Amino acid sequence: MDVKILCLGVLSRGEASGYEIKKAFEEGPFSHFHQASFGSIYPALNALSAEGLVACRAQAQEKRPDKKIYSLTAKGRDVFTTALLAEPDHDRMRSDFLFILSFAQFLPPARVAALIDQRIAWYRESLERMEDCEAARCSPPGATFVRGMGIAVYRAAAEYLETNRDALIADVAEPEALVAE
Amino acid sequence: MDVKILCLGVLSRGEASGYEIKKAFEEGPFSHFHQASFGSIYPALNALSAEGLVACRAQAQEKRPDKKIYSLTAKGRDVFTTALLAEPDHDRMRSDFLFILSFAQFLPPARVAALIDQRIAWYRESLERMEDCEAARCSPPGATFVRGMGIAVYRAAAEYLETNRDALIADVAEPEALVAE
DNA sequence: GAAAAATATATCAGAGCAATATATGTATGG
DNA sequence: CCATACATATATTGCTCTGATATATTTTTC
Repeated sequence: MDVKILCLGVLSRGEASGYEIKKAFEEGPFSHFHQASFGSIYPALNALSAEGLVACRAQAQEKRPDKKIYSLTAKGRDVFTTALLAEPDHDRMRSDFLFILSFAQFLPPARVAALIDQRIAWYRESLERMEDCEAARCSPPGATFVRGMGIAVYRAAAEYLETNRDALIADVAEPEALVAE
Repeated sequence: MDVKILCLGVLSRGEASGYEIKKAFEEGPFSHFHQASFGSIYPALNALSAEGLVACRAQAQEKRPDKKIYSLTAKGRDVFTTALLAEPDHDRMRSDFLFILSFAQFLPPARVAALIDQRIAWYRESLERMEDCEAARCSPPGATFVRGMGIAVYRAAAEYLETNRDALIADVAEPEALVAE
């Protein structure tokens, strides 16, 4: 599932510029399970345009660079729905936070506390954003389902951190307690 | 946090070959939040060797290619603990499964069911592997904490899928029900 | 007894990210 | 009241990393 297919997916929800596609992955409905950078989106849109999978209409803007608004063609919609039937690649998670935390014994306890507190705050902010999302009301069933799963998982993560925070900090502060016994 | 630091992290838990480092990310203690391929691990180990951060000892093996066993040097341990103090990059999740499922309205209901069932099975298998992990008993506090978080999150994900599976399939099968009302 | 999977290292093409460049508008704050 | 930061908008480039492939042998599975 490359960036071209991801772009087709965003465009299947309505026309958008490259900048807006980026935002869909940064703050929008895909933010908690996918992302794409400008360095991959703009080339992808050019390629899709050349292949006739998207149409491009330039919107002249006063006092701003021209906006290139892309929309799916019939052929593009076809390619997208076919791509959806393929076997999904395995999920990939990359968390420097968890990697660092798994070596908590090498960190000052105060640092461990700060890391966890920052992360709890981040989860709580994300949850707020995801929960009172206006657009969610009229979303298709799949999007609603996936959003609900994001909320369930983030909530479990935040609760775990809140519940086990103090025990980890205590363990790190007194590393001998267990061994000495 | 590049692959070189990841390798130092694995080696801080004990000496290992490139092949064994790969396994640590595939099935081992890091599998649920990080990964690295051979194409990045082997060059990283060469670079670390050249920089004097790891030592390499070749173990001749009967009937197998020679195993190159790497271990941390004092300098390597130093670089690693310093790297741990840096601000972690934001987490990155990449799930084709959720992306595809967010467009469930374009899929046959049977396909949606199959996707979800496969995923539930995968979560349950992973949970089993993570829960009865022998090595976990004598792991450092950070590793135990992170493992517990993985279990909590996977469990929440599996439960969400089990709870909401049928409702999604019903919604996809009867797409007009809501609009017609 | 054949096929598949595991052990083990290594390389390379291509994909994609982070940083940077360019140009301008709006908000923040001292 | 001006400077700094942030938002809109597209584009490119260097560098990192993945996925596929190559090579060679053993062990397991069917």
